[in-house]
Amino acid sequence: MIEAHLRMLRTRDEISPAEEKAIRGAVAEIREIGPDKIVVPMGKDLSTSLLLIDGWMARSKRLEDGNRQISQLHIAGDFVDLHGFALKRLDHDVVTMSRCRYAVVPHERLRDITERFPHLTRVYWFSTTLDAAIHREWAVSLGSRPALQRMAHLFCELLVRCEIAGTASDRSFDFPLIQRELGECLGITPVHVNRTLQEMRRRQLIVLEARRVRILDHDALAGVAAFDPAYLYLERKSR
Amino acid sequence: MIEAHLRMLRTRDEISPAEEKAIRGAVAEIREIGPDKIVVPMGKDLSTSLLLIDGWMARSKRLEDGNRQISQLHIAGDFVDLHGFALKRLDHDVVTMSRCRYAVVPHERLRDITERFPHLTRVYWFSTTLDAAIHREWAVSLGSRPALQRMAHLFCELLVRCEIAGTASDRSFDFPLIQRELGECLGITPVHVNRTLQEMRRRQLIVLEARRVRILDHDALAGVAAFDPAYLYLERKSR
DNA sequence: CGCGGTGTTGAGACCTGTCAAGACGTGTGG
DNA sequence: CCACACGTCTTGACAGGTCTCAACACCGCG
Repeated sequence: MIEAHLRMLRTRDEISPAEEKAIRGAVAEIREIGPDKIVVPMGKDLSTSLLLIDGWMARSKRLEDGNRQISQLHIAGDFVDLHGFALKRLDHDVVTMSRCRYAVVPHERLRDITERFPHLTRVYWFSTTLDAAIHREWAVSLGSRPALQRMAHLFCELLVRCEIAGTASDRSFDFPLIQRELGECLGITPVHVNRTLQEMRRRQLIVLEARRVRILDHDALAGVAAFDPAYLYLERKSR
Repeated sequence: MIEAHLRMLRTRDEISPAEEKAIRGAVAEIREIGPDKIVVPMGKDLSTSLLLIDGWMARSKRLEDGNRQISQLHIAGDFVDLHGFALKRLDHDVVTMSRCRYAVVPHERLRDITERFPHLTRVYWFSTTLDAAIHREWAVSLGSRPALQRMAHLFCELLVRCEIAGTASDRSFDFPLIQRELGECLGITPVHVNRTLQEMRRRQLIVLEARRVRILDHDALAGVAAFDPAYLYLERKSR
């Protein structure tokens, strides 16, 4: 159930059996929800955090003109609004990009963890700072990289994360976003997403079809992206 | 010395006298450094975190082509690399934008706080998630707002933060960045920064001169920026 | 007094956006 | 089973915001 989550954490630190048990015990409930729903609306008072088990979610901000900017994509194993535990409300929506299954973790149980498991607390603190590191890299993309490189960089990141979660196979993973939504991540219009995807295919870098990404030439893709996974903190270290 | 820091925290939560004492006791040393220095280089193993007392710093990422993207600006009162306590190394440089004074806080003392002051620990956890919230808003700017609005939004944010820190007076604050560096925050070239600043002045929104920002028409500026300070979490709440 | 960094201006190029139309696919209702 | 509607994808022409390059002004400082 939360195997992907444990794998994500154990990539960065050791999680003891007692800690694993505490995590499993923190889950109050499993829920399912369809695509294009708001799971956590911006501004709402929070008393739970959600652990994504299956499917894709996103953090999105709605703008005055009706456009959205997606500031983070979430895959299986991500604690999509763990920062809500500290913030008490969110500055963005959490929305589904596909049908999803997720675990509900009440904040009391998280608070309990912070009182009884100081190391696990630091691991979860780390996890929210890892989110911030990904935000920074996205800011670099949005501010300084042209569309093709931006997209290449995103797919490099997602491949690494999907491999950790165990949802990638053979440099390929499900990707339920439509082109408009991909554009909302990259800060470009749907029309330009389409052209950029064609350029990707023309260069034999990736193919996106049937809601699935296939990476054709990973070295070339990483080259175009100038991808350095350092910001994903893939090393196992005592936090 | 760390009054700005306490003010920043107390805007968001109550800090007891005992906690204040713990914070003050965590400071090992005060240091001073000139402008344009790397205070914390990317990738370095960390054993301290730095509390900015005076001056401006930034989180910056250097790109292949020699350009930089600044992902966050720091003012007096900011714990510039508190996330380094969880991450153990940074995915970006912390650089000075002016002469700075800062306090050095060893990680052992932070760890000590996490063991003896659970509430203060949550306050500091909150503080790193607030950083992330600011990152998200910058991502929105970089991805979805045109240059003028982007710049207006940045100055709205900085005014709020400087007022909290106590370094703003009468809608005006010191701003040591040169135009190139401002462009590195906004993801635009120095030439375009210059033109955007002229447009700002033409519209009587702000004036930037002698390394100081004066906001001429705050309502109009906030209007252009579509500025909503919700993402700065200005409400005092038990974290 | 000269030099380097910063700020300013203009002309032209380029990347991305806008608008509009049509193709395609899928689900629905008649 | 067909007709239709709707969302998504694709394509083309054109517009516009921002970049690049280059030159010059300005200024503090050695």
